[in-house]
Amino acid sequence: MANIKDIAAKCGLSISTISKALNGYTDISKETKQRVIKAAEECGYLPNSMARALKTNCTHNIGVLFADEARSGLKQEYFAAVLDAFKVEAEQNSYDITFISHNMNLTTRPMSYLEHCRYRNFDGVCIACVDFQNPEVIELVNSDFPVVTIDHVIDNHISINSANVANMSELVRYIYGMGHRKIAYVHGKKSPVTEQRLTSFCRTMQDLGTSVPPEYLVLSAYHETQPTKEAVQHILTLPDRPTCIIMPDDYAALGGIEAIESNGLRIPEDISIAGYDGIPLLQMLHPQLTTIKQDTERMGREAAIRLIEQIENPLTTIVESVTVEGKLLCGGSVKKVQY
Amino acid sequence: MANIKDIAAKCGLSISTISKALNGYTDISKETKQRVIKAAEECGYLPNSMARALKTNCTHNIGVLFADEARSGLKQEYFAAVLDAFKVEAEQNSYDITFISHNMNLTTRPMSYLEHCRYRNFDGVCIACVDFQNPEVIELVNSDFPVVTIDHVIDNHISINSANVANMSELVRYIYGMGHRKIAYVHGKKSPVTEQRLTSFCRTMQDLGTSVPPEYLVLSAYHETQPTKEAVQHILTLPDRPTCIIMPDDYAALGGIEAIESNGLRIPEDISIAGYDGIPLLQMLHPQLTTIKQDTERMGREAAIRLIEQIENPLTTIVESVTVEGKLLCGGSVKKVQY
DNA sequence: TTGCATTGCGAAAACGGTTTAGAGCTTACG
DNA sequence: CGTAAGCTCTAAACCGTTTTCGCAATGCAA
Repeated sequence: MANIKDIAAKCGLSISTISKALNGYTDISKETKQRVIKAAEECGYLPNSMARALKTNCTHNIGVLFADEARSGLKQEYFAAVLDAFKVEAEQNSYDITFISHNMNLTTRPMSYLEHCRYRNFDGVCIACVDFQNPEVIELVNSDFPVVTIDHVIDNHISINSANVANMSELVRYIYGMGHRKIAYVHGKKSPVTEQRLTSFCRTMQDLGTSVPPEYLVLSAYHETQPTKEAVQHILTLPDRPTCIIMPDDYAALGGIEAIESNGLRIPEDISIAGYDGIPLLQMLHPQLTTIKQDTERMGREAAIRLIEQIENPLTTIVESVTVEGKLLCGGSVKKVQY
Repeated sequence: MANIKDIAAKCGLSISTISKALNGYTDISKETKQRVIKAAEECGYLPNSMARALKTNCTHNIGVLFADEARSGLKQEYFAAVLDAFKVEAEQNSYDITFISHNMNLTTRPMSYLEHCRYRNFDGVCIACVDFQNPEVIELVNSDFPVVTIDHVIDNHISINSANVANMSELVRYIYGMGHRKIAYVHGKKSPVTEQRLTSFCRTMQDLGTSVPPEYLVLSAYHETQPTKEAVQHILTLPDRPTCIIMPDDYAALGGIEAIESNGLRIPEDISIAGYDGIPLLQMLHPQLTTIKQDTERMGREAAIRLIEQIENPLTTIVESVTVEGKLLCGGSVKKVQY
């Protein structure tokens, strides 16, 4: 409860001296500095971040937008893990993290994302797991807040991206290497991430000299078991059934597994499958899911490091999109076959 | 960028009038008020939350402590889901959410949890997923911040609790009803939650007239597959093997499943199991895990509602511990047996 | 006309810090 | 001895609000 004025009184010094002593100014003698610090400790003094921010225009607070319309940001293991790593790194650099929201009613009308950020005076903003078509998101990205985006490249902005092209290519080549030639891909809805993976899938297959019939590419949705189940169900009825199916992601794969099992087929004896994400739970199953483990820890950390770098050195920061490689996990869900 | 002074200039009014017009004071004429609001919109004016908080001593910001020493707060589905619901409700009431951390270095020395809260001037605090023995946590709880705790009852504090006693009792009675008499319980480390479940387990078994041999109660840890695997492994070697094992939680159950399968046993034909939490992923498995689905949505929401109530009406708020009932999910992992 | 509410607005003091400019005192040095 | 430089420290402006109190003008009753 004590403030800087109390300490000034206690020490018989001016408030400016206290402030300087506490903030490492060099024009304060060692003795005075020690005396002030001691007095501050005794009073349990803590600076008031509001007053500080008001004057310095810097809050040491980062806004994070980790929620789409479906509000499921935190509920997706992948994003929760990224956020967790981001948080750890930010805290290590003494930055706080506050969720960005909209429709807050603290003024005459509800706020947009950008308005919320301006209201709270965030030093910087991290955006993930969001519909980047959303006008409010676009507005925020184009503002002059330091921004880092995750899994979405925007010109002149720092972004941290999972290496979708390389990862998918590695996965496909592995499956190919296991002898598979008829590989289907149940992919997510249209988005940059999807496009990258899809393109990489087709491109790699082509490079391997294998053609992919159009009916092997089926639309589903990320993190959705039901559509994936239906997609796989459809694939299983094809006259020329594939020997391996790549699912949109690990979680969605559960829907695919269900479809396969309900057809009385076994994995991997009758059909092989692969996922994408590498979430721990799926690695506990039998057979273990062959998948790409995304390096969420590094993505979150890198995002925080780059954002803070940009906040603290806006001029010298290199604006680039960073690609974080995943790791192929070879489970038992892809069987070696003769082609 | 515009501030209240700019608007004052633009309208030819004083800053006090602007402030009042924007904040619904009644001593401003309708016309003036409209004029001010219009001017504010034109300037894209937003109040500065720092200045506001500095003056009013209220930040509309809630601190959440959702991380234990292992930093896994967000990575546990249960807590992530609770936090998500908390966040949604808080936002609806125009409160922001900031993570509480410690060791922040914004002053002469790293801060404790409490100091961090004081530094940021949170209006209130929500604590979950944390070691309540931790001195820093105790210090925070005993401060005069409005506090709501999750899954931990503290005298004279509002807490939101999963109905461990009732839920465990229901689970045990269901299993008993399926004919099981030899039921083992692999439980988490010592904590109030564990004690409640353990006590309820024993009590219910006793009420059902069944004795539980001490070797049927085995220590493991929440959310840990390896210790659970070992615990189950141990149980399987018992001369008088149980017919059903209750796991610490759904996730840990995967460890148990592994132990069972690696012994060549089938679930539920050879042995039945049950979990606790009801996380979606486990419900996708075959057989579906019999478990208690915790009402995370309601827990988070209730926590936010109660905390905000306490913040805004500190005097009239009823301080009580709220119990949120879970729901029994009868999967196929518990088989009907003859006793 | 006077007296008294009522209405609409403004002046100014906070809130708790940071930071710039400079004051006052020593010391160094030619 | 005069002046410059160095060392500590202070005064005061400022950050952008909220809120109390005061004041003038108006309306109305007496």
